Amino acid sequence: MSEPIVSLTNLFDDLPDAPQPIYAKLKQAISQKISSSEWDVNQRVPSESEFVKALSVSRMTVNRALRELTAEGFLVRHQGLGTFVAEKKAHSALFEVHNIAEEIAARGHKHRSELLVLESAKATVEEAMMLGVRTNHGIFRSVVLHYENDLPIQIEERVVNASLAPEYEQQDFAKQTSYEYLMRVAPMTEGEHLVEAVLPTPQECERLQVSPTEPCLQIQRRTWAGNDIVTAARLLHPGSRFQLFGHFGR
Amino acid sequence: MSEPIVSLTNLFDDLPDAPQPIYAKLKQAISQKISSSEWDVNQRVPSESEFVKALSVSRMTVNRALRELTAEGFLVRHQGLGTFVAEKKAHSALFEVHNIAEEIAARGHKHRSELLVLESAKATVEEAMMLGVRTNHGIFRSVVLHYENDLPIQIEERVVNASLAPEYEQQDFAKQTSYEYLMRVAPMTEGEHLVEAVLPTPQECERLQVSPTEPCLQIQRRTWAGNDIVTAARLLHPGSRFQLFGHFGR
DNA sequence: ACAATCAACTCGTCTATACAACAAAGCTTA
DNA sequence: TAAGCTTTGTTGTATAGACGAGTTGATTGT
Repeated sequence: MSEPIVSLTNLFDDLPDAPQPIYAKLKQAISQKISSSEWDVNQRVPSESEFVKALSVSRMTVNRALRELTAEGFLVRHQGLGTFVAEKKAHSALFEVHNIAEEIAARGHKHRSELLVLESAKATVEEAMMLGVRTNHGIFRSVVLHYENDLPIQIEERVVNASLAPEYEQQDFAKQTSYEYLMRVAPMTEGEHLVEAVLPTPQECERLQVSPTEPCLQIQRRTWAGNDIVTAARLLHPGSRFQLFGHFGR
Repeated sequence: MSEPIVSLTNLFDDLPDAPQPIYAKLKQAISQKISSSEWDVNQRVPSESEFVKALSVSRMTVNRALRELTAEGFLVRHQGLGTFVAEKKAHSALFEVHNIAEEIAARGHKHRSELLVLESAKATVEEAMMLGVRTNHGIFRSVVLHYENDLPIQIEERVVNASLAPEYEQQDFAKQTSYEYLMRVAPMTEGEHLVEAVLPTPQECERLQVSPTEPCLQIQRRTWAGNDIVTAARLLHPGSRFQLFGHFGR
């Protein structure tokens, strides 16, 4: 039996100590090992019984963590053989752009942004829905308006689950740097997209300087930590000024 | 306590009797009830303990079935309240789907399509632009309207460069089979996307049965052969009925 | 009438145990 | 040697029980 070349000591270290179930912590710890390439693709990971012995938890708990990570594509399991780090999923280049500033710069255009809102607040009904928390749950909210050549090109709304980033509470919201801090503690490097066409609200019309009938491209993103949504973002682009580009196939 | 208006007798009937685990059979039976609309959206489904009593299985087995169906988007669960049939907005896995019929079928909905146009013609200015040829260049043009549960969900316009598929000229355009032939000679398996939000033309409003201010998601696709564009397609979805779904990162 | 409390019911998690199915390696035997 | 058997370790499934947490509605007390 080929030994998985891993150490299970301190597996739960440097994890946010927000109270969360054991299986979720285990999932997070494992997916972190995989994302950071500490565990290589196709490498065998510890068996269920090894996790059980090392962590003193029930096998069913370990089983649930590994089973869910398998369903999410991080692992591959073979009965009788073991559990292995999965090959990376193919993904479209379509949404690789996380930074509209770079994108605009790449087009040789001028980029400018305004921080419209940055605050600690209670979740509205919509925000609670997006984050999967209760209404009035603590959140951090930011709204940024991006310009391309002095024309508004994107409204970026961001909501961060406060209980998953508690240390952020200490920040001084008046400072520009605290926005940069928010970006750092809650990066959106991996998650889900939802793309649709919508009409802007009156406030958004004003901010984007478009008419109420301007069709807009709305991109919603969510990043997860275990079962919790850490950050939910909503990007709104005027249809007449923005296109998404990408490849398919291969 | 609002009673779930369902019967649990014969729940496992008319299921393929291929040997499969209990939780899988339960999943299949439930998703069948949902797909067939026998259980309505937002309706409460039986609680775990009700399944336990009715089926004489362990609660953890029921729990697994319901939990996985929740992860797959069929159900929504609320602690203390119950389990409910989830609303499902139309969404497709980020551009991997080339066949909206399959996508709709996968959602358990009814798919139907109308072939509105199928002809050999000269390229209009717009079509020439999309294909990168001169105006009046020979093309094959098709327009198909797709329905999901009798609601228009997509207009699919396709333009094929005739000089790259000359043998197609021989086809009888009156026949339905010639559309299938067009799909086969000019498959769109690899290429580029352009996604944007637009307003529909009056003709498109009529075809999609939407108002002129309905924002629509427009997806343009092009497939290449060497330096030539073989096929250009334009897919138009009403914003209120369609979302694109996908992952990013990893 | 109103408020607080309680009871019943829901799902969420975790444990401990058991057996089955599968795979690899070692052992036994012809 | 080669085929078959056994052992060990893996994941897959199923069970019974326990406690926690959230919601609702009834009961109780003021």
